[in-house]
Amino acid sequence: MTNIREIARLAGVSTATVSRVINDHPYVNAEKRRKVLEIIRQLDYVPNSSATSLKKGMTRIVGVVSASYTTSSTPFIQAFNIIAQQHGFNVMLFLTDNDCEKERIALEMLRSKQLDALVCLHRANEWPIIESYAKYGPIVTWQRLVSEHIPSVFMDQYQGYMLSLEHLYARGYRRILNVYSSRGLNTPQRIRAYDDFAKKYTLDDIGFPDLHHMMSIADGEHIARWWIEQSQKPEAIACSNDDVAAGLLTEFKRVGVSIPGDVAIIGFDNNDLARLLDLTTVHYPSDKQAENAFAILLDRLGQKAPPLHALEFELIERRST
Amino acid sequence: MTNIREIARLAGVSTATVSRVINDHPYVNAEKRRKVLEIIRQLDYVPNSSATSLKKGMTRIVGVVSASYTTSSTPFIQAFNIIAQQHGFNVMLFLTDNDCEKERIALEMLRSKQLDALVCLHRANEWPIIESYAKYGPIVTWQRLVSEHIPSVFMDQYQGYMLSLEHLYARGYRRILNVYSSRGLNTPQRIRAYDDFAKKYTLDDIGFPDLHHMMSIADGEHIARWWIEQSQKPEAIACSNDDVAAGLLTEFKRVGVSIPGDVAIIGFDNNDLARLLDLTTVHYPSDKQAENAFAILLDRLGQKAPPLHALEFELIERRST
DNA sequence: TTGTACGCGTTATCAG
DNA sequence: CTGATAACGCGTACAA
Repeated sequence: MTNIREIARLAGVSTATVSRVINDHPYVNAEKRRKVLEIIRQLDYVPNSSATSLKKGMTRIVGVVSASYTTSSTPFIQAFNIIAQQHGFNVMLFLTDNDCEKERIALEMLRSKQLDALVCLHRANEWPIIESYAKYGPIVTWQRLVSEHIPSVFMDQYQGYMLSLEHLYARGYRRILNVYSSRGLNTPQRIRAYDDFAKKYTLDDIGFPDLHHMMSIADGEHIARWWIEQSQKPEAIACSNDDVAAGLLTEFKRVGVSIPGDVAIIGFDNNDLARLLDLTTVHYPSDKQAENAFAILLDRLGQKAPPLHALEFELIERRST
Repeated sequence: MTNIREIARLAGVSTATVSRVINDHPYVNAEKRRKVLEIIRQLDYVPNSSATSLKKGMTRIVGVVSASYTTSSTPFIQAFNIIAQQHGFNVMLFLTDNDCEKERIALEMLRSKQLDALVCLHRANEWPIIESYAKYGPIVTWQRLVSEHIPSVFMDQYQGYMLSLEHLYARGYRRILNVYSSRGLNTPQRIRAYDDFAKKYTLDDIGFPDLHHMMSIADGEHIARWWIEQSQKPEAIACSNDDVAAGLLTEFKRVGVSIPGDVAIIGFDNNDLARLLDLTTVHYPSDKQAENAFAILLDRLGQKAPPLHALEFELIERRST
């Protein structure tokens, strides 16, 4: 095993000098520096990073906790990876599958100092448990959360959903079916948005059921079949996300229901599927959220952080409304 | 900072005893063990993992190098994550975007012992460069490669593509357009498969161009527009992957070309998109490939590894042929 | 500008 | 069964 002492011995200097050369300190004789670099090259030496981490008390690794790869989480993770790399941090990804124990692994690695910080896209454990880990290192979340220990980069979906509803109204749709998700605390915001929307335009309560816990393509397909059986049909369906909207759209097309002729569909997220299927949807800048998350972590680690982005929703009008 | 010495002092024992308790060694007096555990609990102590890694010469972190998240790489990465976690290893993901420098980061972390091993889905650097890192730790790849230093878990796409072509033939299609990708070394296998196929059934060379470097949805859309302009149209299109097939299918549907009435489409990979769009395609077990990759790494790390899976292609017949 | 010596926190050997 | 103590490899006061 070739270590710093070996290099020092061969170069005829002390380990301190070798260390200084490695870390680009000034005040090293040019000739000695050359000699040291020469030996390092000859022996193909690299500092052992466990030793460096131990000494510095930092690993420059940030953990990312996510339930799985979804069409909405992937862009966030990707953007986070890139910004972290630019700042010399590496990313360790934890797929928890919503399993508390797997999430604990990441939390425990923060505690044992294998991770400098953590960003939590979807949590499995209760917030108080996660908060109790904040004392071991900065944690930031993507979900809606108000906490003094855990900052969040969430966006209030009230605005985004309202954008979606206003679009439907402008297009002439009045009998709207809401399809809600269940993740995090977004659903209440959306319900509030619809209530305000219905009040603003004095829409009667038509008695459509509120559909909850809908988040997959398969869920969308089910709703399409449900729609077909109804006598009183909604004119438009506002979906919790693009996957549900995609399932809806493709199932409708299978059985010959025309979109948007017979019924309009609007999604949420603006993921790849929405682009592919020409779905009208609501876009939000998850890449900027990721960069904000990283900036916050960097700041809490006591390093100079880039400024935060402002975050805004945007309606993407395509051919399903 | 609470460390092992602190615990030892407070429990009135030596650091050696504390270490023994932590690592579940036998031969520790029950009473002392109890006392030590009590202090550990009180002080909320955890061993510093950098110190442990330094001492043990192992981090139990495995790097995964991938160009980006694609519909084909994601299932592999996910499966690899799961199997690694089951064996007490953590995974660090490197998104290289096909940038040699970014790939180097991962390679260098193997060299500096921050990583115990590496699996390389898509490489950016030339193979000789990657091979030169094999001396620092086990590396295994997903791509086709014959090397004594870097084992591979690739599957010979000759068989998979032949399965695809035989299916088209059985369905009565004769005028087949091949759409090739460019990743790795799979394309030559596919070309060989088509040559053998054409020879077996004595198909004339119809003079369709060989399309290369096609791998995205947008590529598929382009090909669809190309198809429409031709006077001599192919009856079936065999695609390099499901994304191309999906672009083809959706663009055809937009302009009213009937699938499979006017032209048949077959994909490759069996990803989520293929399921959604009812694409006939070829499935291969990337999850088993991932588990094999991990097993090989484990074996090379001198640990007991699970047996390797046999790998087989499978034709998934849906509604696009 | 350089070297000595110590500390980072842990594990393992070895003598008792 | 237990405790000193020597590594592991690096960075850095401090003294020179």
